[in-house]
Amino acid sequence: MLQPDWNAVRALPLFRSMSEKTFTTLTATAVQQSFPQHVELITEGNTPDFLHIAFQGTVELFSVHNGHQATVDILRPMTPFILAAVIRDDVYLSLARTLTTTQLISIPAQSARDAFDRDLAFARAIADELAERYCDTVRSLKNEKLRTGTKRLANWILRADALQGNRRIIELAFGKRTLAASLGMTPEYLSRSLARLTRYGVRVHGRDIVIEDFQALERFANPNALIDG
Amino acid sequence: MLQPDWNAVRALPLFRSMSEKTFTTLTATAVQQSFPQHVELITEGNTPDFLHIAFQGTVELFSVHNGHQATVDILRPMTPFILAAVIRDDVYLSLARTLTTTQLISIPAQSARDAFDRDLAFARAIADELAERYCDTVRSLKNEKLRTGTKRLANWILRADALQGNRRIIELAFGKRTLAASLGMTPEYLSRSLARLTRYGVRVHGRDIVIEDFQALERFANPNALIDG
DNA sequence: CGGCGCTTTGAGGGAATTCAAACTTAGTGG
DNA sequence: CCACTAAGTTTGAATTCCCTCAAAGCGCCG
Repeated sequence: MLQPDWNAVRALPLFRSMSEKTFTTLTATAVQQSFPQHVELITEGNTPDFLHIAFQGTVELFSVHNGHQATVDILRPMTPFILAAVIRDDVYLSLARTLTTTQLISIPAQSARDAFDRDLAFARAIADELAERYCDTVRSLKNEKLRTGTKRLANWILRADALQGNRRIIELAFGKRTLAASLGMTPEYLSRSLARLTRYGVRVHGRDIVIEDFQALERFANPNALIDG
Repeated sequence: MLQPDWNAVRALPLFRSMSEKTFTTLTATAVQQSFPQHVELITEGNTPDFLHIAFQGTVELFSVHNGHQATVDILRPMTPFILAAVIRDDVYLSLARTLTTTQLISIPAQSARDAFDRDLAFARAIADELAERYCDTVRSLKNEKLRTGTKRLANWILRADALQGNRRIIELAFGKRTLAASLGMTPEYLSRSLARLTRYGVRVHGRDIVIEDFQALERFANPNALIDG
């Protein structure tokens, strides 16, 4: 069983600058749990009992309405989530589910709020984190409103490549079905969009996406620092 | 010349709970300015010098990419804006422009950050405000992804009616052009969407929108507490 | 009255979805 | 190791959603 790596947690932006005392108090009541793939972690419309941090695995935030689904965010490891609901002590706006096996650290919501009120450094870290999540969501909104599906895909590929070290080969960490949802399109349309990007040197082999002509793809994608970060 | 109503500012959620001392310090350096219609207040990509609060008038946050525009938010009076950029001391992600004549209170960004670090009550208020803006943006994202344009319009009408006191008559505070942008559609499509809502008892007379059959409209709109707040 | 901007209407097209069917992949049990 | 199944992915055809461009109608102000 993997133990939570408290040193790694301590190094997170959210926990880095707080006092040792606050950190000890905060983590004393924290619990750690492991979840398999495709498990629902939290449900829409509930009030949060815990602040969660996935320190291993990938978590998807999504929402359901009228028989349709929309991905709100996909969280890489070490991102705290539902922070806003914890701070406001208000209902979640999304469901969260694991995309992979996931190790979660959960801090009682009340502990987090108490720590906020006692430790200014923590308060600032929370505000920073919230501001960042806000900015990310504004970016998503702009991405959604200002680009077509195929352009969103092209920019996603560029970003994924950069995150994986500019090797011009991207290995998908999850299925195309999930990728499609996170790009706001149907799996069928993702397939067609990928086919269309062939024109700009994008090849697909199973779970690998290869960029054969970076320049052409970038010209088509037309990335924007104020959308793609 | 209208003087800023410091009592009203003091009553805002953001300023309500801070100490008298912090409030005095914060507002000592604040400036007040008046702007006419359709003026650009801030530009994308710059770093904020001030935290702005519109205490009279309406401000639109929007963004431009590739010859297209997208409205990010329309702010009612007394909403502080660009708070996230001020806290992070990072670039704006959007442009802001006045939709009407607007009175602005502007607090130097560094003052705001200093106050944050000295006054825990203010820090908490900032975090609350940020969490709320984050939630609002998530709602927008869901609204955009999960509904068609005509459904967004139907829900917008229901909400506008509730805000104006359930009188079943809505008076537009701005032109249809702006409404279309804020709903993420072209003016032409808004016009067609309004025509389509005739089927559910919606009549348009110039700048007035009349709901003749609330039930039918609500049935079509299918509002959702986790999207529409 | 004339002009200007905003809104509506019309025609056509591109973007994205649905539904259905073929195909591929991965996992399971023999 | 192979066959079988179930799931994920691709392809095709039809449809809906929404946009563009162009022209006409409306409202407001000089």
